Amino acid sequence: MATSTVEDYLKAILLEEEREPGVAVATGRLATLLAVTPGTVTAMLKTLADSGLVAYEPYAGAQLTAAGRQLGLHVLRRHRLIELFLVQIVGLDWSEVHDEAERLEHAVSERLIERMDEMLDRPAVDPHGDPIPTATLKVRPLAYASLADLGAAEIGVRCRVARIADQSPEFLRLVEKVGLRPGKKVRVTALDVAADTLEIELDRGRRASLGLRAAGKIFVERV
Amino acid sequence: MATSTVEDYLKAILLEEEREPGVAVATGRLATLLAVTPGTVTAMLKTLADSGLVAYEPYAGAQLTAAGRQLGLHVLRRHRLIELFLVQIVGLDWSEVHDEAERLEHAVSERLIERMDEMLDRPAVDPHGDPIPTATLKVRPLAYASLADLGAAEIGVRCRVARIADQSPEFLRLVEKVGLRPGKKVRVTALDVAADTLEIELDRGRRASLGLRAAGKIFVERV
DNA sequence: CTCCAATCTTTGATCCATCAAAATTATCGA
DNA sequence: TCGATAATTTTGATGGATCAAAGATTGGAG
Repeated sequence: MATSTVEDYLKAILLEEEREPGVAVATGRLATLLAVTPGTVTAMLKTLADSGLVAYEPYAGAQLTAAGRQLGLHVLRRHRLIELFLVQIVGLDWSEVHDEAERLEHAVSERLIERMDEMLDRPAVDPHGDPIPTATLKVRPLAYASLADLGAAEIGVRCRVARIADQSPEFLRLVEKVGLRPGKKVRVTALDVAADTLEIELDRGRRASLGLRAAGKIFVERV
Repeated sequence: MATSTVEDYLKAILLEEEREPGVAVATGRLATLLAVTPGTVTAMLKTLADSGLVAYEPYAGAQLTAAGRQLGLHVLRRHRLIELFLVQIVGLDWSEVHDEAERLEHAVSERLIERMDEMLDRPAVDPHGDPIPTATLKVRPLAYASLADLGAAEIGVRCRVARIADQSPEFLRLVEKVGLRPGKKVRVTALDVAADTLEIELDRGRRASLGLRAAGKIFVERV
């Protein structure tokens, strides 16, 4: 059995590889994500490499092996199912379930996860719109455009928020404040490249402005 | 924050003190319960004593301090609420939730526990009939007679199974086989002191015989 | 091409939880 | 009361995860 620390490393590498496919994940990046010192990461990457879970090249970073990816997907599946369970069944708010899932993902049995999956009717995405790997660890790819993409191409199109690709409390607080939680209707009304901002309009004519960087983390689908 | 190991020790001591009030819990007993060597327990009891959680007297065993008892009750509350949640809300079987709760009790937040408590309508007992400490860590005492007590005093009285005071898989399997899960109707029909057994009758005239030791772990209330 | 700054690895140490085996203490039976 | 036996504690060691700080490597900027 992998320790809960090993699971955390694998999940972090998996998520980074997803953000930038094909590129090895840097030691320092992992250190930041996992809130440990770089030396700790180096040590851990070596033991992960010895266990055949990552390919590790000194000074070049790490990439998951097939086995490591399997394990990482397993953890990710648990994490996202738990998040959805906490929102749908327990009634917690979508913005507060991340930390809870972060701990529970290491403690739930396969049996309980299967039961949650069943109760939730084999869901495809979690409360943030991130895809939930299936029981066989397949990931159904999502193809949403971000608000930033939309600003560049299709001003004025009516959309629905499908995915928030940043789980940090600060970002979620912003999203909440602006009113952009998943499911909400939204329209990009203007793009100001010089100012690096985007104007959006939501329900009931409510308007807001968003930096392009933030807009790039909000994914939508046409309605 | 107490580590999950510390929580396990405190819970084990609490349960032992409950079984035999006033008596210090022996090192070896804890070693058995926690599946570690006696030397490990000695070391841990010292650090618990240093943290002011137990009173530890070499060769005499340990007793919880007020602080240790508080912490232990906290863990016990989490454990039992989780067990009930898994049975009532998630639909797992009462005989399989113990191990799951054993892991989850160290991972759930106060917020989630409060929410479970609310969903379950501030329950008084878990699926085994054990009392759930309240949010302020008060324990409502239960006063049920065991089947063994009943055999000695009141042959033939109709009762309802209220509590199974042994969570080990083997015992739960026996209880399931005989049909004595909490809530079932039961009547003691005979006591054979020489043979150390008890005859019982359940639903639809079904009969079974039980050792006195086992009968002592089944608690009932009159109907 | 060289050297500096940033990044990464190494080294030596700590803490927690654990074990095996040796040493100590208690206790019970004769 | 005296050992023998059972229970407990001590000792020395290990594995996992971590840190701080020293040393090595790399990739530009000039």
